[in-house]
Amino acid sequence: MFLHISVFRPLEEILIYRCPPELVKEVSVGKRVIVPLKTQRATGLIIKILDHKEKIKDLEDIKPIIKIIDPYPVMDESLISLCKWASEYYLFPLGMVFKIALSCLPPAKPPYYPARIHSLLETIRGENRQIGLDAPSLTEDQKKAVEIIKGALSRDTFSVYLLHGVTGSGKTEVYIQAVDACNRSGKGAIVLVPEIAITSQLIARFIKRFGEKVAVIHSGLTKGERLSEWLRIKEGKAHILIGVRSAVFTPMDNVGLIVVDEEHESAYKQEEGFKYNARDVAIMRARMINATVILGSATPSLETLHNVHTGKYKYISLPQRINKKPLPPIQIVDLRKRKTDSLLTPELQEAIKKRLCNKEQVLLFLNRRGFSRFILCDDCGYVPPCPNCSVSLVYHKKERKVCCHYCEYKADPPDICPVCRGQNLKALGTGTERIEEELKNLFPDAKILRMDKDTTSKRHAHHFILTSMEKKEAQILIGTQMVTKGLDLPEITLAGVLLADNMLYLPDFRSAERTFQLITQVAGRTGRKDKPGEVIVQTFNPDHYSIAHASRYEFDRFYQFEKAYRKGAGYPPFKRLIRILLKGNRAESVVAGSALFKQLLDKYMDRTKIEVAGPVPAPFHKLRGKHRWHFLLKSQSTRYMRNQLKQVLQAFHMEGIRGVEVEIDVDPLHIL
DNA sequence: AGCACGCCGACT
DNA sequence: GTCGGCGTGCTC
Repeated sequence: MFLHISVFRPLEEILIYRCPPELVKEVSVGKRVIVPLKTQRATGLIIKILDHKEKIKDLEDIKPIIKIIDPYPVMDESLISLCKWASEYYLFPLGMVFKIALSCLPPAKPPYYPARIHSLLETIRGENRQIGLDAPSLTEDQKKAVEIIKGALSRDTFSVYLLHGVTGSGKTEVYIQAVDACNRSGKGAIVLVPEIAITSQLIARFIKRFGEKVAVIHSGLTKGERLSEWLRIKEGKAHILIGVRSAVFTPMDNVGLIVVDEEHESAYKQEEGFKYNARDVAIMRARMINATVILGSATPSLETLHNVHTGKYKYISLPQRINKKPLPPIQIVDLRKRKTDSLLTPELQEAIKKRLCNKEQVLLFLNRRGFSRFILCDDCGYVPPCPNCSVSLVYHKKERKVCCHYCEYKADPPDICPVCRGQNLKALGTGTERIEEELKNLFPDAKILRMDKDTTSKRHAHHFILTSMEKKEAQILIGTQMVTKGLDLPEITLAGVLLADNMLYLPDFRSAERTFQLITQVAGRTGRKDKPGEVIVQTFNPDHYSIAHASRYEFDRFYQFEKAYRKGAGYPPFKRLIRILLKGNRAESVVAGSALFKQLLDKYMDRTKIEVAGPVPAPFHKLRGKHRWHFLLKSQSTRYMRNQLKQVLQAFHMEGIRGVEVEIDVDPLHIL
């Protein structure tokens, strides 16, 4: 007997192994095996059992497998197909896709593997269904949404719904009812969330309603915890899985519904190694098993809206907040008119003061951590750069270091300019640390908390900051990205975006969309309960369409504008993109490699169907010590582009270029 | 990925 | 001389 094994290594080929007679009775597709690989042992997955009649060349050279790890298949045919699709689509080795998909499992057979697997259906039916009695009454819009999704679930056909609901419109309750309906029909549900730490409130609500039936898998768990959650799913004790990105590959049988919360979130795209988008993989998984998908967002991505308009996805709207709470008014503060350097403008200070007097809370967002953006020599203009990356070092005052935000580099801040020996070094630009300091000076009686990568590195730090806000021990929360999402703090009545322009002029086609989403999301953090909220957005570009439309909640207008821009410039969703990055330690080899790659692109690609831009130095032309050049491919469809690119990659590999690594990003979220 | 092999610098 | 640095090549 011979087996097709996909080894968990970045190999292009599926390998063939022999199965020794004593293991034949244990063999089945979807079980993991240990195999000899060159001089080592490696783990792999059985993906096919070969017929005796099939010809196998060089029978003598085929090694036998060493052992079978799993007592039962850990992947069914549909999940194997999904991994195969993902490997093809993202041009990433199949074995590595399997490795990531099965990363929740222990590498070897644990002693406490369950002897028997219950059928999911059986356990759900047998269960006492007391949980979930405290379901809040739904608004008319929510009821309609739930009915539509229930209808889809009962049809057992593949369908995707965009649940477009303004912040605070009660999307979570719709998810809960949909998941409940799915469970009642004897099927499991997967709920994808962008980040566990930020989604703790959503998880808490699910657990409150479904109790033990909820399993949560994320990187914060120990290996044992992760395994036991996975086993609860496999044994049919848990029918609801909540998890981040990689949970989309969890081997759960009989999935009827996949929810993708905040579908527009960039966290769904893995940026290293296997660059997959969990939202898109979720949709493909559902398609393969005739399941229903709910994509939830207050600010859907252009891709998803486009799919609604072309009829691929169906649209459900929750246009109002629950209890008809108004969306908080957004006031634009024009920074061109400000008199001081500080980002705490008089308008903002006044608003903060008012909220503090009312014993309410304030949320401030600034997309840059550290104290100052860079250090500048006032005499000669020198700015200390990172030795490994093409960026300036950021000054961190508390730590008394200058730090690179892209690699691990840290150094003592210079006291004199290393170039001209001048003594007039200035810390320019503003980060969250400086704002925290300024706030403390301005409001000495208020308790101020900062939430960014620097203050949340310790375990449970997130939790401490949030409970401190919940208990109203603190009055002002200043933070980076992580304060913009999912926070549900009823006492926050003022939210401020300190500098909306920060991401607006990045050389990236999505910067306007991101700015719009960010303002809308930050605004959504206020006025969620009884007290009305207020939002201040500070900008140098008050007339920019993303800022102007966001400030008036004109989603459709922004969308029309952005659509026209994307169409005109040939960007997604109207054209598909693949980014190719070449990197290496030596600049010359990367440049030479890029030139060769360009030749091969010209040779193999049909340039009437595929536009090739590049090679050009990537926006960070040096990162972590590696020199980087890149290409951007554009086309109507990715299929054709991927097929031709495969040939180019093969040819490039044949040339035996040394010292150049190639990274492929299909559907890149950004081109930086 | 992970390991072996191989070819150059600075140590007993 | 040879220990070990990491660039390169291979995996049924």
